[in-house]
Amino acid sequence: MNRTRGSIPPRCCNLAIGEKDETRFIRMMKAAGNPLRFQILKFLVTHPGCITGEIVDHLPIAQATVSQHLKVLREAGWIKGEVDGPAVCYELSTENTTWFRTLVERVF
Amino acid sequence: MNRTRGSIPPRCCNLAIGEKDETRFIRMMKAAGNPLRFQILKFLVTHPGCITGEIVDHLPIAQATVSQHLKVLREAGWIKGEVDGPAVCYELSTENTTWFRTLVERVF
DNA sequence: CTTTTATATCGTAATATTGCGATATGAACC
DNA sequence: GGTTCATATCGCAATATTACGATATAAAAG
Repeated sequence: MNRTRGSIPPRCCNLAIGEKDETRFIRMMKAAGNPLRFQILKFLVTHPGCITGEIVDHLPIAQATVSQHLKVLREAGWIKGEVDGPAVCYELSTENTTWFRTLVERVF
Repeated sequence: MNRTRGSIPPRCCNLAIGEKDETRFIRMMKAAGNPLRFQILKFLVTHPGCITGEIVDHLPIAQATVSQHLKVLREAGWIKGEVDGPAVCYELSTENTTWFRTLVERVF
């Protein structure tokens, strides 16, 4: 091959992604890129509508830690929680997971 | 709604994902979930075959740091580097990005 | 064989994340 | 009102990540 340094190969394609979309995308990746948070996502895929306590029972970590991870997933847009009396029912955000899937397909 | 605690809703579906695949998937997510590493991925999408130095020139961080990030991306499977004399040409691993895309579609 | 060029690795400081117990909040029930 | 239940937040320790300069490695050129 032996290309000379300084001659960056020309763009093979255009990857139009806005700054906001990019930030949002990276945040979702980062949030999902943690083993325990991924367990939570998996659990919610198969058990939509579960409350925090049920997720806590399903995982080997303390309630406070689960709550923290749920917050990260919420803020990243992966999940949404609906208050139900003293409890909170969680489920994946269809809208955002779809958006994520679409962006993965567009970028890679 | 007011479901009683202890009655976890039944599985709505089966999410068959092996332990190895899951680990690999999480690792790719984590690797891509960093702003600078995502810049590198983006750069390689549009400029396949670039050498490390060209990536360094394109980013506001030191060579040592870029090298470290490239290692993370390599170990996660996102990219592969081909030695070309004293330099290394990097490009996305089509095989692994495809695998990643497929898994995103299967899980979410 | 020495020098140059390109990259990787080492050691380390600064920062961020993770996990926990303790505590606060807030709804439902008595 | 007070009590219970479910969750969130606070404060902090342990750990991990990030970034860098300095140095090592290794190929090519002289």
